[in-house]
Amino acid sequence: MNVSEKIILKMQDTLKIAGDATRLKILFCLLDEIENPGKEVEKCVNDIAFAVNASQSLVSHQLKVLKDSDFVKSKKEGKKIYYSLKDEHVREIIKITFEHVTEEE
Amino acid sequence: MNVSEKIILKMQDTLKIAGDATRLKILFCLLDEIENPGKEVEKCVNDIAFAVNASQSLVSHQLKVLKDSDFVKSKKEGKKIYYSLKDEHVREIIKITFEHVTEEE
DNA sequence: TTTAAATATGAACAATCATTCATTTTTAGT
DNA sequence: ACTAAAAATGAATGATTGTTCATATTTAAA
Repeated sequence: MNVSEKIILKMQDTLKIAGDATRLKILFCLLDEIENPGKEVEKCVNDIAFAVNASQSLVSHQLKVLKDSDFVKSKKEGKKIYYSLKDEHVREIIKITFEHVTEEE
Repeated sequence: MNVSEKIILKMQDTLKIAGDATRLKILFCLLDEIENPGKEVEKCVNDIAFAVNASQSLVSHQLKVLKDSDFVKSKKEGKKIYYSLKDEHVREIIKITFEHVTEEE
């Protein structure tokens, strides 16, 4: 138990940000392992909003949160802004948490 | 993006619970890979409270949260109650999140 | 059967945070 | 320039939640 307060707080931030239904849906929608296994998924804000069944404003707000915390990155192209997963760790955190909640007891 | 709402909510709960500094400190203190690599760590409430520098009440509250969400398990022995990590996934989530926040950019 | 140790509990408060609504900025097409 | 599409922004609000304080429960020893 010799982890610095700084690291604890960073971990808190990361996990807190992952621990929200709307953001998880956004991440899953950018994961999309079934449709495009291994391939990077890029989606614009409106498509994400439609996919996760949330308002444009809410999705935009949460995408900002996800971007600030290095969960996603963005790419501008004309009027649209394409978002995609940034870090491999994000996939792992989601994957393991998924396993955690879907396993039998 | 074909994950049920139920699973999303379960994942939300799990990650939300992991995303708290006090609870993370408790988990790290029960991890203790350095002192006892591979060996299960059991600690009573007061020892945990001392280790994470928090009040007995707060630790007790958070241990209940961690227990209800299957992060830790408990074992009664006389007046004391010993807590330890329950699930292997917990270690993995912590480990990967730790890597996520400690890597260079 | 008191006394003290160890832990749990419940109410209350402050702070955080997700969501909505209205508005603004940016960009492309006409 | 005007219009519409796409995304971002900011204020406001309602709900959730971490923490504290005081108190209750349980257990063991004297």
